[in-house]
Amino acid sequence: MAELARTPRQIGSLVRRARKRRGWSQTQLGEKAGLRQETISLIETGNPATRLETILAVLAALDLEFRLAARSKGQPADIEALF
Amino acid sequence: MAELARTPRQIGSLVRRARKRRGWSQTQLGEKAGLRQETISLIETGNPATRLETILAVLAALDLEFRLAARSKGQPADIEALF
DNA sequence: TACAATTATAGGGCTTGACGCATATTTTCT
DNA sequence: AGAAAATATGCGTCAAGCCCTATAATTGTA
Repeated sequence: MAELARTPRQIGSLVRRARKRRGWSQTQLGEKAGLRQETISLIETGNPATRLETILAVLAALDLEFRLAARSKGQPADIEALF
Repeated sequence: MAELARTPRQIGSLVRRARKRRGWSQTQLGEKAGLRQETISLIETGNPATRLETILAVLAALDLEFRLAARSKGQPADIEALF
């Protein structure tokens, strides 16, 4: 129900999966998040220097959110449900 | 067990709580994360333009991690355990 | 209250994000 | 294959991060 997001690349690929699952193009997601298609592209490819506010805007547009938790060695949580 | 982190300010205050719970100064956290004390200060006060890689480094130093999940209207999860 | 530690600010410097605009490349579909 | 859509790149511009060095302001404590 929650997916591990430790690196920019992990976050990027999760964003891409979530976007595709919704059937949106990068341009469409960009419009919803107030960003350009190029910016979405960079995020999805794992740009490590993306601004915090920028990814938060993308997550909001996807109706997703970050949760802060202790690092777990256990199961990475399920993927199916959301992406 | 997981704390909601939707805005830079929420993230900043959670970082601060986690750091203090560990009894570390900003300088100490900075050393562990490979960052300067000033940078930690900015993050904790909610700087929205912090780089993604930077907050991820801070979380790792605190042995925390982000998890990506669907936005929940429900309970914000418990605070006690980690911070 | 005075001292020590911690945290917040400031300026110069290099790097880079995101914008705007254009285009190349890749993928998708008929 | 060919056309259309989607995605990745490139360039100039402005704003800002984080570094480094200092220093002010705040907090905690003897």
